[in-house]
Amino acid sequence: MPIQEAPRSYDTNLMEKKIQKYWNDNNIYKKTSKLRENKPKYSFLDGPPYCSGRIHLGTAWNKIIKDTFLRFKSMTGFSLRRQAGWDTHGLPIEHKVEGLLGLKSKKEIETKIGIANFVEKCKEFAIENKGIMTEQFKILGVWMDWDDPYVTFDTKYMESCWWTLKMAHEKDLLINDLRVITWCPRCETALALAEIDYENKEDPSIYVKFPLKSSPEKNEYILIWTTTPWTLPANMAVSVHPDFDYAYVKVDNEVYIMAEALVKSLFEDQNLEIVKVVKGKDLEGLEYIHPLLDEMPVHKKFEHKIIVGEHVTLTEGTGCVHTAPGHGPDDFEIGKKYGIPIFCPVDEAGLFKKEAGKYEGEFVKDADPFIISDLDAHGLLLKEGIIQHRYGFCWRCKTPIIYLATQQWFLKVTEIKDKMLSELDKVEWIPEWAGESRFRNWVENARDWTISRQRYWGIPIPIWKCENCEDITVLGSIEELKESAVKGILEGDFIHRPYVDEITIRCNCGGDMNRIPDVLDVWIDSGVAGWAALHYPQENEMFEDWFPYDFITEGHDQTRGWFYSQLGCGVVSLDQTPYKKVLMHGFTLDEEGRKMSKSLGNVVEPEEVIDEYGVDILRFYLLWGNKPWEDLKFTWDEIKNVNKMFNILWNVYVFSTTYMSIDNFNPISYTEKDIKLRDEDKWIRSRINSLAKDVTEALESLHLHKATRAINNFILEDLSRWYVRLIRGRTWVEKEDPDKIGAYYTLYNTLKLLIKIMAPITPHVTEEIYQNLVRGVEEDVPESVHMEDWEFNDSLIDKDLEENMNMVRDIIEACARGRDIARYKLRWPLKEIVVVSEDKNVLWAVESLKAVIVEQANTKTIQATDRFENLKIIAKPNLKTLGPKLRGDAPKVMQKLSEADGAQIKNELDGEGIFTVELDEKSIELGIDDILFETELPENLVSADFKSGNVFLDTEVTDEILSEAMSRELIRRIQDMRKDLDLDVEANIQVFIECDQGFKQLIEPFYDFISNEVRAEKLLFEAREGDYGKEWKIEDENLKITIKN
RNA sequence: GGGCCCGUGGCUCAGCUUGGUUAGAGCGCACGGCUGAUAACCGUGAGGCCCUGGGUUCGAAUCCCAGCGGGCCCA
Repeated sequence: MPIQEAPRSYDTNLMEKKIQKYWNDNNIYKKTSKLRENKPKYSFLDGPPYCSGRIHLGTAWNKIIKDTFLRFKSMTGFSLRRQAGWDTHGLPIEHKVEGLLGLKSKKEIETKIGIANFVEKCKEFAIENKGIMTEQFKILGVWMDWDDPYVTFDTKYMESCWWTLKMAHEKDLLINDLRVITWCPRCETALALAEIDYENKEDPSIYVKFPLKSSPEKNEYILIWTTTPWTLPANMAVSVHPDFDYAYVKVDNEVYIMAEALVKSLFEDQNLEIVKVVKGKDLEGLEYIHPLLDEMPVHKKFEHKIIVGEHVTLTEGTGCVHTAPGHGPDDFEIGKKYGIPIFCPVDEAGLFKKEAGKYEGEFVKDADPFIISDLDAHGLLLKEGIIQHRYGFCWRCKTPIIYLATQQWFLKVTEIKDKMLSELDKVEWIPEWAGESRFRNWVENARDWTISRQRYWGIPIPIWKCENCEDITVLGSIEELKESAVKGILEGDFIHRPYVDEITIRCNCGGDMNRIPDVLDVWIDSGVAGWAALHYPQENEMFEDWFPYDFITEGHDQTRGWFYSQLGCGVVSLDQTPYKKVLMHGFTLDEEGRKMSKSLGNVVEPEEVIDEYGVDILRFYLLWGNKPWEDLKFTWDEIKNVNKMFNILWNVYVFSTTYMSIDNFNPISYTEKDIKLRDEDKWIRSRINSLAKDVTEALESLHLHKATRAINNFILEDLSRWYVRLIRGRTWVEKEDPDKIGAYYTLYNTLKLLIKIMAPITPHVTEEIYQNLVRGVEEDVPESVHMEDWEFNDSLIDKDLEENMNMVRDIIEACARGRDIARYKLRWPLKEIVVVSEDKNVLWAVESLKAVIVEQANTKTIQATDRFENLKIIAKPNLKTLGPKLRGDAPKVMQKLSEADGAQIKNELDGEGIFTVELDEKSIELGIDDILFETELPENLVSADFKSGNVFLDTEVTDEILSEAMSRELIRRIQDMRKDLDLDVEANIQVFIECDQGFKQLIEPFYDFISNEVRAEKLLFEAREGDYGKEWKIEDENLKITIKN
């Protein structure tokens, strides 16, 4: 089927659906992969999105970056693995399912519905969301293996994860330890650092007096500051810095010990006396009385002392730090050092235990006011206020986290940190600072990783512990489990809770081993994706082929997330980083640069954009708005801008197909030898190849914005505004004309290359154009643009020609400015233009592209020169010198000078230094200083500047010019009427003109020209009734035109 | 308190790696033009302490230091 005329305007949604249907019906994705299966491998790993609901703009951006880059790699000749991944386990889904089932607490999961049902629901929920989100990604035109993704709840996947745990154990990196960790009291589980969000929060800010035991008058106190009154019941010591100065501050009748540096900020202008100053280390060992001794008798058992620690700072508070080893990591460390009991009177739900005495059963945060009022009652509350500060919240349920001393499993990251850092050096980061600064900093500060969670929907930790000897076994595969199981069912989804909990294995000592009840932190789930997706080590083949990965890309939040968990798990399992190159991309923000969030109501859904503008425009915009690694402010105005560009591209396509289809153009019937290419054809050919080269470099280096911006510039500036404008006249020729074919041929090849290099970015519209334009005429081409090879021809790039054309465009624009000044219409030919420049390159450019200027500037002739001779020189007397000299003769000399030829005067002065003015009675000699010269453009001349010179336009209207101008005016009006009638481009007409004799004579010489331009079979100077007629005024001429088709 | 990023017309962004004419686009605004790809398009104009202050240099939007503001991550 030959090239068809494209529809005038296109419905993006309809077209995109049609294209996706074409891909599906014809298995284009599979064929594309198959086509390149024997090419070198380029391996990619999809960061698994979490299946919690719907995708948002950021997720869309993420997948679009991946899709664009992978389509590009595919076209450049690589075999790819594009498996999609899904992250399915963990608290976010548990939390949503709790909501769906109306469960209020963790306890209700076990008592009301049971673990089995709960886990089943979580799985269903994950599967359902996976389906919804898959469809959304498909709409974006993202090509991945949607039918065969890796899913973190798959048995084989989990098995690989177990293996990683086993490796950790073999390397002695797994430990069970009592530590203070971040804890969500609502979810009743440990949280990793990556699971904490920080937000502003209001808390009490209190200064508390701890009475010193030794103080005989009971009026000496150590002063502490805290924002968590609920941790005071667990207070076991006060820390001071050994080297800081501490003051005994006397206020009224009491003495407070605190850091001297902070006295002023606390007491401000209050009357006080510094009794003495000592070093912190001098305070060590001082005993004090716990302030809540009455409420918590348990404290009578403990000693409370001042201890010293380097972690104390002077940024806020009193420099005396309330230390509760059960509620703070630093406190815990120092407590262990001093052998202080790790006292933690709070249970897993955040409720005070029995030891907390009066506060038993109270939720920690709710106890704050009681504790404060009790302190006040004892006279131990010095000051009370409210503070705004950043505080950690559970990433899912937004409950403020607490620190709690519990027994947990840890991965000893601190022991493999050095290896992680050295592996990190092998990774290529885009941008460089993402890895070399940001990520490195995160890894350097890494602590041991709390990997156990006291939850249900997750990968069960494969640790079995002996009831007798407390020995542990870590199982690395299902095979091992089956071999060693002595009790329990090994069918169905037995690898999940609660079934796996029933399985007992035999210990070497003969005892029964039971699984520990915890599940894994979900960050481990995705951290092992590198090999778990390939089912390594159970299967080896894919692993050999694809591991490690050439490329991954995710948002900058993954610094602490997936980039980290993969590196950690990789070093644990395989002693290496699983990825070689990382693009860290940004977040999508709203127009004001704020995070999109439901509470702010500023969320833009991908669907909103797609419904209005289509997928390709969204894709192009997301890769165009800014550098990929910066946050993207989503702006509708910019989307409109992109839309405009595509509209223009489409217009160029419509223009091309309109004429090509009329003439039944087929590029394969010609070779370059048959065709006459003009300079502008060679120019656009050079430009499109230059563009292809630039886009190649930009995509290869993942500077995606450079690719889109270069494309944008090409389409608007080079293709639409310039090339199409230059070839318009040629396409209007009716006969078989080598010059016209040259334009078609060039346009065809330009568009063909353009859609190829745009295909990875906007896969739909390029496919649409390809199917009509390219497949319409070339039989041996692949059935999809995405199966085309990526190529361009460096030898067709002619930088000199490009540069010359740039200069010529400058000159033509200057001509337009000049016409503007002279109010001389573009339709009227100029008698002559003169380009003046001292730059030889400009003169050469004019010379070599003369034809382009003559046509575009609409001039009869053109000259290029380094000096413009045609200026009128005017000589004026310099009255400053002549006035005193000539007195009464001055007006006469003025008169003479104004009548004389300025150029001649200048010649004489330049030659002889003197010019003589002959008056009636005498002659007067004038010197160089006596005459001032000005230049003036002769009548009919206007000038305009361009970058490296001037143009002079001669606007004199000769008879010939007027004749042509009038003809063009007439043509323009007839064309206008053709359009009124909505005639086909190729339709022939008859034209009848009523005008006076003078006008008729003017346009008669252009009779054929006019007929040709308006496709008139007949052009008659007579009246006509009954057809479409319209009266016009051209300059001072009134006439009537009638058209019959 | 620490790490990283960002700061350029009203808005969105180039330029900064490698210092060098008068700092560029697009959108928006005002005016003019064009008319067979025209619900388009083109031109002209107004609009910039290139965040601030120091330093290096003959010369700084660009390099260095300090600060301010915003974002992200951490403590």
